[in-house]
Amino acid sequence: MGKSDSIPAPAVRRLSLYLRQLEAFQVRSVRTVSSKQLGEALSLSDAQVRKDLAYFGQFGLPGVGYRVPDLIQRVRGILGTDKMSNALLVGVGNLGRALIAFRGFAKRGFRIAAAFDKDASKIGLEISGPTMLRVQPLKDMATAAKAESARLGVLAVPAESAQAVADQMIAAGILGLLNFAPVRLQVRSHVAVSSVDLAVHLEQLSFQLSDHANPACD
Amino acid sequence: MGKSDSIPAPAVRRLSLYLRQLEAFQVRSVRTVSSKQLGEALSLSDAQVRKDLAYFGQFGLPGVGYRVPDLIQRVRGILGTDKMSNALLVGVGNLGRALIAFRGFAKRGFRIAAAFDKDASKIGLEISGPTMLRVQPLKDMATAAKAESARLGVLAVPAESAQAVADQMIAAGILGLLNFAPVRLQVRSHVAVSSVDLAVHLEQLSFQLSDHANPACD
DNA sequence: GCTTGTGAAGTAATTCACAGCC
DNA sequence: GGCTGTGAATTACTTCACAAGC
Repeated sequence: MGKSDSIPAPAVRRLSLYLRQLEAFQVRSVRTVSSKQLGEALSLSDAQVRKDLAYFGQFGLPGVGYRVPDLIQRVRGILGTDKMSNALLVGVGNLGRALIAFRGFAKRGFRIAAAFDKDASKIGLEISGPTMLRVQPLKDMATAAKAESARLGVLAVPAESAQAVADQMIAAGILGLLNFAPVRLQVRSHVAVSSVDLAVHLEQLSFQLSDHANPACD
Repeated sequence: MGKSDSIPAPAVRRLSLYLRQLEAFQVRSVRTVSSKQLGEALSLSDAQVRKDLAYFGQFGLPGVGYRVPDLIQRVRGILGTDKMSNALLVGVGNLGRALIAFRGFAKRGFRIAAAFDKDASKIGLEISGPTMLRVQPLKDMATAAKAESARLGVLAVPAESAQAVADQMIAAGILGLLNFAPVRLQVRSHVAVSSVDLAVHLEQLSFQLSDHANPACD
């Protein structure tokens, strides 16, 4: 059971997709699923699915496949989403409010536990979502992080202040940052960062639509 | 000039990052940059930067580096963002409204040209952003796509309706989809899809915080 | 019969290292 | 001196193919 031999990042990314697909199978009362079925639903090869899952342990039954409820539980355990995780959110603009209101986090094991903003005029504002939040000043982050045992942070602030706010969140004890600002955050190696850059996504699409890609398909 | 020999996807992804960093250099009035400088700002190796750029052409001057304004223009041309692209948006919930209000698209060459919703009670609503938009019914998409020459679509609808709405957008002539719903969209091969799944990002962070990753760092 | 888990083979991406140029 | 562009070497990832198990 000592196999922490650095799992490929793409395999970890796909693990989330497997979990989602498994949950979809469970809703349809599917009891067991083969790597082939799981792969087809996600446009991946069966071998890919098996190899990915094997990085994390032996979950399948030869001749049968994977038991859906069991595998869901195992994958949640691996991702650390079997227990609810609390996150702090900074930046109560349009995006921040949309994230607070987003219902999808709860069923995946995440909860926005507190909201912060730099702008004094926003302090005290109440934002409704799965739970009602009152906007707090940045200086209260450390206290809130401790009170809520929050290890995750969501950065929904403009690019200019992103690095400074990230530093403050890390100082408050945050260990993983979901960053929506279009900058590369500089953080010490024990802090994890995942960035969502909307403009980059659109640029990728724009490129694929241009002639340079697509020399010849199907 | 015949080198459309299928460029690696990671190289295309990074091209967007280079562009952003180049723009940051330009703001600081930097005239030329080396692959080393560009790489350091993005935590990439100099060789990576050179090889990526070389997939698209020869932009650099040996002994000097890359001329910032020139390279910006070239990269925008490659990404197809030198001209403004119009996009249709479907789903005027919290996220959809946040996207409409988002100022960051315009300076990267994108514009949300029209907004749609399935919900009859939202039709006619005015949403303010860079430009004011009036929410339209889905059936008007084809007309709007033609009127605005929109090739891109933004899907900010619940998972349940994502596939159906995607089909309608494609029927309306949309060729590239930015999808925020947590489902894998099934589309014909001439349509490009880029998905943003917020829960997946948080799960990645959660995993990195758990013991399984991080067996030993610096 | 069918399916997993896995070493081996094959493919893709990154890094190295250096010739050629400023 | 410094820097690019690029083949060669390396590393990472994916697919193949099959022994072992149900």
